[in-house]
Amino acid sequence: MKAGMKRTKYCGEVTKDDCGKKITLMGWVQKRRDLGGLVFLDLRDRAGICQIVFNPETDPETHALAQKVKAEYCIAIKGEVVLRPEDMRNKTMNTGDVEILAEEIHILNEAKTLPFVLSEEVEVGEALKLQYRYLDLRKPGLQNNIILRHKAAQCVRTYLNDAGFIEVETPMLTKSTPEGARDYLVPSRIFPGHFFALPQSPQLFKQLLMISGFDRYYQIVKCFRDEDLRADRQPEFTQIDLETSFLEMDEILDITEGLIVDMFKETIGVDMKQPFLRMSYDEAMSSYGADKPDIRFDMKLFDISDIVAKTDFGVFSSTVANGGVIKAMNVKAPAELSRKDLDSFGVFVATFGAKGVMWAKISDTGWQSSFAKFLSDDQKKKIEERLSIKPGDTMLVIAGKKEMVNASLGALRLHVAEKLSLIPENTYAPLWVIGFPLLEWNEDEKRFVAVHHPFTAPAIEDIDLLSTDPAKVKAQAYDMVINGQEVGGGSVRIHSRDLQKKVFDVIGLGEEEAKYKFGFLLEALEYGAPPHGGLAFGFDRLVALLTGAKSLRDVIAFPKTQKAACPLTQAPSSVDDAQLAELGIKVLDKYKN
RNA sequence: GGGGGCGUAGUUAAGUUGGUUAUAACGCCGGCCUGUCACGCCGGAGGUCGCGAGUUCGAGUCUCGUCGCUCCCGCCA
Repeated sequence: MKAGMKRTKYCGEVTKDDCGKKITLMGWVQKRRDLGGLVFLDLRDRAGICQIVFNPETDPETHALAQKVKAEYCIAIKGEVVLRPEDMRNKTMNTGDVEILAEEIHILNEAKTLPFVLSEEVEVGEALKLQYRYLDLRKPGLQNNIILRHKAAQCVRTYLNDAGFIEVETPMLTKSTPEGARDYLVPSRIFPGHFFALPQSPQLFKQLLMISGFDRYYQIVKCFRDEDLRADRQPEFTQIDLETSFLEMDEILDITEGLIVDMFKETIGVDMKQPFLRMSYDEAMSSYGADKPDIRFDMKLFDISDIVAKTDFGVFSSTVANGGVIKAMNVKAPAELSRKDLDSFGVFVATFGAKGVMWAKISDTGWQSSFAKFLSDDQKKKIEERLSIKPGDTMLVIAGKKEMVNASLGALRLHVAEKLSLIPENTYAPLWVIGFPLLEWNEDEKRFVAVHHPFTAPAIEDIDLLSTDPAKVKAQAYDMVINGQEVGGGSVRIHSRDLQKKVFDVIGLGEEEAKYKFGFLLEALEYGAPPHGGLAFGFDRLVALLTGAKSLRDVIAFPKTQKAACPLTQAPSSVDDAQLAELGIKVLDKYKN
């Protein structure tokens, strides 16, 4: 680069007000349009795109150089900002009223032909995009997602700083914890055969910070879980983690929902109404078949077991007799469901274990349905009333075990809504789900496991139930849900050693084991631990909501594939035997290369 | 661990019932072009049909296996 050359402006920020000024831009060539005489270059940087004109009459040497430039060359240009001729203005470009009359061009670096075209229109294969992530990240769409992510993080810091929170870092090399997800392990060289674990969350450390008296802690922090991935799950992801002392649940909810309201306002200008709706877990499960209901649209689930229990229709009567349920939802007219659609729903729910989807189309002339003949007029009328069915509506029904019915009908609700475009766009429907059970029975392990995590406080009035009927104990836990996505969750924690021990007992964590795994926490609770509680948001998921990204990959600079690999760096990779020897590790032969 | 979808030129896709030299667009290379902005016009190069077996006179197409990407179930306190 020519000595002393300095960028004076971003491409995307050149405006009419700059006309007459000499400016210097540096960026990448988006496009060259060579008319033989005149050459136009679209120059791009992180702020946007600006058109540069090269006229052979201005400077033949500069013009000749511009003809050599190709897509994605990194260049610097110097020239005068001029207003474009009246009929040559580009209304679709932010900088479309002006252009730069180039006087100098410097090729800072040439570029090979890219492995794919940088266009928002062309969908390139995921593996290739990730292999050349640094090129894919040049696309304005992806780049803007990352920039918005930065703004969202700034919001978090501003809001929490103002609310008196202190940012504290916690260790990445820590102790493997049972309960919960599979850990990513890191071998210790100094203690061969021993391993650190990367944190699934800073849970225990933030509780210790409360015991230390920091009172309000937060951290924007990486967490790691070695489980199979989904579009909304990456093996390493970022949490907005926070914890407070001396606050009750309502106060924690107030503070944290204020954070989300601020974030949506500051980043995308969306106003969310406060306070957020609070829905019980039981209501969420029964009406939406999910603990993360999407309440942007209605189409609730209704239990009709009581109405149809006594019919000659075997599917209904035997389901109820065997302790199952029959639930239905009403797809309101004018939504049209073809026979093909209805058949496809059966395939859709099969993966959730449902035998099939029954349906009834209700019109002025009556019910069209495989089971209508088994129902009395009175039963039909009761169903119509419960589901607010009007002529033209279609009812979908699934029968079976309660959990399976909720899972399949809840998923079908989302599937149908998507298919029929019943979900309003650019709408954000936040709510709190509260009143989760503290424990659930795990059939595989034949023991109770914590629904949230084992440090969650039970509802005070349920503490006695711990020893008599653990399944009935409610937790002081809460999840924030936006548009059917769980974006955050937390709880009031146990701050008494005795209660903590009791919960460990109930989940079958013996004294010895508890001491080995969590002894440090149990002991810490004995030194004046304050009442405390907190929450963690899934930052990536929040940014995905803010940007409308369909996958978390689109809001993470360097994400992993669904198999948790990185095509860019080729991680994970094998390592030298010497490196392994130092760690006291031997790889099984079947895994070598 | 299980189920679905995809894999053809650098990229995105088409490719019929298994049958001649595997198409198109964009990109790339060469030429022309002074108001383009999806610039235009003329010409050209470019293929391990993911990989490996099998069936067949003959496989991009059928079968089996395998790898990769993706969506979902299980899993993810």
